Amino acid sequence: MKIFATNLAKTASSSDVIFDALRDSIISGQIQAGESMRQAHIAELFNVSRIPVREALKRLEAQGLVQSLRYKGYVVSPLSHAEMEEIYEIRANLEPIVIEKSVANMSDETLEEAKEYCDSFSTEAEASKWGEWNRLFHETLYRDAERPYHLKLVGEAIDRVDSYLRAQLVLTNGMEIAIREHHGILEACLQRDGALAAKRTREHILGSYRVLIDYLGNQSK
Amino acid sequence: MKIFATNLAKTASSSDVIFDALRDSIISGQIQAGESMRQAHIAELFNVSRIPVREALKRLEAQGLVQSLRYKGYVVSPLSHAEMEEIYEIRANLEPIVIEKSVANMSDETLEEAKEYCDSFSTEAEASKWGEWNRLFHETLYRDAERPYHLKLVGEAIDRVDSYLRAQLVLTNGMEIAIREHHGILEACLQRDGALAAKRTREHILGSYRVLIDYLGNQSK
DNA sequence: ATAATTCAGATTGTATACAATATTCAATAT
DNA sequence: ATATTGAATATTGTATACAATCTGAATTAT
Repeated sequence: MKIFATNLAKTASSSDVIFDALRDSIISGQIQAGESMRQAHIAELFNVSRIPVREALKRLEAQGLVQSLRYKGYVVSPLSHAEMEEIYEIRANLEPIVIEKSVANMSDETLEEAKEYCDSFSTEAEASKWGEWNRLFHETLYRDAERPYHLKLVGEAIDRVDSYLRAQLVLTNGMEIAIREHHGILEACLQRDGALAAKRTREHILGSYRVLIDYLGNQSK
Repeated sequence: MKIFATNLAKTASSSDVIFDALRDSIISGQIQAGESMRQAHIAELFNVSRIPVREALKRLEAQGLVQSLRYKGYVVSPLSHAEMEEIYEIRANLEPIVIEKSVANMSDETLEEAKEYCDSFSTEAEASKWGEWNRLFHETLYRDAERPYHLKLVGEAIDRVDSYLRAQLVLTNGMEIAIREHHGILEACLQRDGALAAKRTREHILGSYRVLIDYLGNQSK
């Protein structure tokens, strides 16, 4: 018997809720790398048994955000400099392709929404929210690309780095540069110049990586 | 309390065994897209309860190989032409980077092993094994790159396409071309010419995509 | 004092059980 | 004949229970 997926909509199960909540806690930096999480402890927090907790953790593990240490609980995966470099390299190679494709189909609504996030990022006072605005800005610009697989990969890669970045509030550095670059990317999109948007996106990603490396270098002194 | 991951080795649980077995069945084409799999049915096959089965399925779902249709079982995710195109685009962009880095560190043992897989691919009579040799050949050449994150992404992308390709035995087409290109890539590696290996890898991937599209085009006539 | 040993408690992986909900198919109405 | 309803069945998601095994600290031996 053959069945093809049609109605993906489904009421969220506990397992899904826990997955989302844990993921948010990790990428927002509330749970830090190396912190040990017991299944029973998480189950208590959500007032459920360990069964849905385990399923959520398996999914987080498949995504690489978390790893299991048998009899020692789950931990948020530590992020090595090497892995961070890989992730920025991947982003620098994939995101320009996505934005170029997106610009070709970009609606006016998308542009407006992106502008709002860009402004929010520029004017937001509370540092803890910068990561969110930053992400919304970029995600919005990629929306019209019709490249779901690219976006899944890039999204998970960003999750991975965000889990570390936000915990450390690294974003504080290079804010002025990031704001300027965001405006540059947005401007290219408004002019419907996909190639330029792609070029600036690539430079933006490589630039943020350099800022990050610089910060980590100073940090260790 | 902080705990950092050290001993990742652990005895495989039922859940792990089931995950591996299902993944193999899917990427080898034994379970085809759209085929419905009941939790209880899988549990019977492995002589276990549904609990470890569910965990394995959640992991496969996170990887995109499978999707849940509530009350209708899990199905192997159908692969659209659009998604296939995305995957080949990603591979064409990432794998050249990996092989170039790999060639820079490539050991003689790696080269020898790759040559064996290359020969096996060329001389194998049984079509069902070509996919396996092909994959081992490429994976071996990427081994010395020290790019685990790249390899994880590329590996999962290949899983996704293999699940479809092998089921259809599409590999039959363009074999002579693939063999010639494999030799070309291997030769570039033997000459320690990373840039050339990268270029040929990219062409090889784009070429296989063209063969595939061509095949699918003829198929639908 | 230090090293080895032991044992209680903690933690995990999975089987079983059960309520909630969807599906299916026969019976009925149109 | 086709559409609608309803009850029996099937399927899922999760709670509970339990055996296996690890950890950690007290205890013993050196």
